[in-house]
Amino acid sequence: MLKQKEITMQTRQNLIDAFWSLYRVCRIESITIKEITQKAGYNRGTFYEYFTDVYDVLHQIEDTLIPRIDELPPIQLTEKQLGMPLDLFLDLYEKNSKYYSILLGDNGDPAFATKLKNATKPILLEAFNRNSVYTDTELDYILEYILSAMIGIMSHWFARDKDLPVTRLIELVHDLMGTSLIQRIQSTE
Amino acid sequence: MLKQKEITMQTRQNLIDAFWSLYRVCRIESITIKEITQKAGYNRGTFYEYFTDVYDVLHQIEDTLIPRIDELPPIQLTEKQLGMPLDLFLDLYEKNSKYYSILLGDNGDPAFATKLKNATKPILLEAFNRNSVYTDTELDYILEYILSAMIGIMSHWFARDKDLPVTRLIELVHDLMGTSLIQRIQSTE
DNA sequence: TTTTATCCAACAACGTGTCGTATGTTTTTA
DNA sequence: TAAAAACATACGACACGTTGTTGGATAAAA
Repeated sequence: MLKQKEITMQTRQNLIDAFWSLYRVCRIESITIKEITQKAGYNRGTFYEYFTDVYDVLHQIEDTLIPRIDELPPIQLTEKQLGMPLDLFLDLYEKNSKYYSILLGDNGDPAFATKLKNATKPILLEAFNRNSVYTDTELDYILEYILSAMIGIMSHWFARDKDLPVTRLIELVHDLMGTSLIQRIQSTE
Repeated sequence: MLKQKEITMQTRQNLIDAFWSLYRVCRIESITIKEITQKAGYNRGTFYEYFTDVYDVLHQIEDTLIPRIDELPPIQLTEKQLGMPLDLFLDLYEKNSKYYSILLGDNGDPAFATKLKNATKPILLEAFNRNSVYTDTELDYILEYILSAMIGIMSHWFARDKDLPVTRLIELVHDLMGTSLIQRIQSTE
């Protein structure tokens, strides 16, 4: 039997769950280790066997939520399927909405949005034509713009309990991105 | 003489300055009141005459940084001058860059971005044609998209020490917003 | 002088991180 | 297969630092 491993995993998860049940309603700064361990039913000292401090729990959770490059679907930027970055985020968000909607919300962690952007930038760059009319620096700004917008509108959508059909949301983003930009990014000059 | 008032103001400002000198390099959770008052040269108890806790300092600072509606310039959305929201943010950012670049950065406060968006939304709505093809809800999503994007690209620009001429940044945003959207927002159906 | 307000020192309560130990599990040995 | 050794997990107790409050000292304003 590998009971030990299971217990360890279970304890860790219990602590994480207890933390999250607090984090989703409190600012992180007001969360004490005592609260977490009490909620999970452990001694306060046990916490330190698994995490260094409260922020360590958050960061460990975040790390599991950043998609690895190879996990993400390959992407093609065509005029027809240009809601692309949105599809990507819709999937990601839907899959982890429990965490994303908090982490990207008002009491969330601004660093998480940055991590997310940096993780998805390479994927999108792949879809861009290397010989576009933009320099690398400029492309980076363009990505920053698009990703910020995408995260912003998605967070808004979740925060408002999806008071818009997905199809309409996609149409809106389609309108917002415009076709001219895609053409410019693709253009081989 | 109103020496008293001056002293009060000065003490308050000293505490705020001391706080900020710490906040710009530390996460807020690691800032202690002891540090603040030591840096400012006061007793720890004095802090509580002015603020309730560390977060109160931050929020009081933030409140002075949110533009009042009447402070913002009136706005007109024309095809030629459509970098508009960017101009607005360029001004705001430039004027308070010392604070904005931190508050909107990785160690900043995500709630501040929301405050900022909500404060500027009415201004932009004013510029939109009421009879556009979009419903109120949809317009709100559009604004959320645009403002998130604008804040994102501006923060990026400042974080990277403006490694792009302003003129080029404006051109990029111009490309990104596209003219078709503006037309749709303006269209009287 | 009286009143008002700023600033300070001291206090109790609380949270933090660490260390030694007990308990239960896995592995080794007889 | 059973006892013993080695290991890991969870706990209680400790010293330390931070918090927020209260009562008093000092200086300005009335």
